[in-house]
Amino acid sequence: MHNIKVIRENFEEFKKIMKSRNVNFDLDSLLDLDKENRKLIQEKEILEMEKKKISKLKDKSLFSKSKEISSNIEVINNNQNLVNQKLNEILSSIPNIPLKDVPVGKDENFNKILSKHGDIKNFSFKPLSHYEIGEKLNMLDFDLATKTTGSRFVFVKGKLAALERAISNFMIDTHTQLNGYTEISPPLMATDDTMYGTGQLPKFENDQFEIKIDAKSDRKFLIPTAEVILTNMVKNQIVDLKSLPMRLVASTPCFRKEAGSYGKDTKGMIRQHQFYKVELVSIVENSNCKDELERMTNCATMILDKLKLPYRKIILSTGDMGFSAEKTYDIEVWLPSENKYREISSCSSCGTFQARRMKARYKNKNKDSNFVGTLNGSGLAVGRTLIAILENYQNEDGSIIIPDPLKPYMGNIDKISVN
RNA sequence: GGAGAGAUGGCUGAGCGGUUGAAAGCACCGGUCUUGAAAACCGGCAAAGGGGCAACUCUUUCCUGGGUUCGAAUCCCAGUCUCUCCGCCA
Repeated sequence: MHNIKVIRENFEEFKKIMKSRNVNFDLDSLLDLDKENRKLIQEKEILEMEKKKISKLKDKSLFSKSKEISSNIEVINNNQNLVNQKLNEILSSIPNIPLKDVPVGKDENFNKILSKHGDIKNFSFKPLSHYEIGEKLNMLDFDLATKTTGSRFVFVKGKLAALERAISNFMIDTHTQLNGYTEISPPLMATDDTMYGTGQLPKFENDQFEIKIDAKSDRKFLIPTAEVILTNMVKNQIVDLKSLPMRLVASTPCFRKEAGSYGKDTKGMIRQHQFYKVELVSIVENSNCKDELERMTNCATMILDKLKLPYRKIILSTGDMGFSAEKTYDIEVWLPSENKYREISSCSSCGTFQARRMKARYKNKNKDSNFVGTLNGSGLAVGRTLIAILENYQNEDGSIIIPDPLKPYMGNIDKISVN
């Protein structure tokens, strides 16, 4: 959510920036609505002041006048609410303002590769895709998932299921023991205002799974990422300065409709309706966002370094960043079967954008209240890490070597083979 | 599922139709005292929004949304959430 005051003062620049973020609707109405809104507020306040005076005087002869004022207030108030609602509707669907060092461009072609890490292995045979390997092992079963549930789901079985669990545990342990994060096991559903807080609503409702406990109850949503529920832990709150920075990690299933990606990554488990992800969230003083983003990204890449998976780090352009982000690094892991890098983590600073929506504040040393800064990043996507291990650690005979850091989590076995 | 109780500032908690943005305590901040600290004492301490260059000033807010009233934290209605007891159950 934007601060209308700031927009008002730098309107032309704001419009230019939003163009770079592919906002193509007319923003001029924003200024008119803002003007109208403030005018109505002023009118209303004058009447309210009068009314207040009368009721304090307790003079019976003025009571009828006060009644009249009340009805006038009501009219103006209804008007003001309408205008305000319209204003908020527009404001809440405008994406965050990118930081200055974010490359400007309309889509992913303008993203910049920052660095490459790890050694890409030369295979003496043609490396198989993760789903070929998994099906050969009899440990990934897409047909079975189609039978019971539908497309974009998978059964992971046997040693591969254990490997998936091992990956998740290894990541969480690393982040809690080495990187200072606190482990959380959160609810997997969220209310609509929680979803609004991090920016999933109202604009991206059709990508969310909606749940109702009963016909009468309010709707809830399956979380598309733990970011939603972890970040909203500070919603509607004035956070104690001493508790900042808050660093949280959770491993949760994530649920996404993937509307609009029909025909994309239909094979395998790259893009599923349900997947596990280890998520990192930081709540910080807003001036520390930039540093925290670097720190968080390093925590994510640390996992890939330990697993010896080749990856590259890129910075997303203005047009490719998510709605709430002001700056985003994507980490992409090497997939031999596709002969290219694929996203495995996305780390974003949201500045105060989400905090404004959530009304999450803290008081600085001078007791001024400020919105907190929020950041989130995958540390890492578990399903995609499983894919990366299958593909990068495959042998010609169809077996998979277990990366060293995961062995303790796998009963110290060295590899997974076809039975 | 059945029967009750409640929701007030960062926290605990009073108030139950007007002078209450809200007592008191804790926490926090500043000061006095002290070699330093603690204690004690004195003072300060809600958020959001509007107007103003500013000093400042106005409005709103006591779970949410309606209603009664000249006037609501206080009365009425609906909803949400929390707690206690009984039943059921992982």
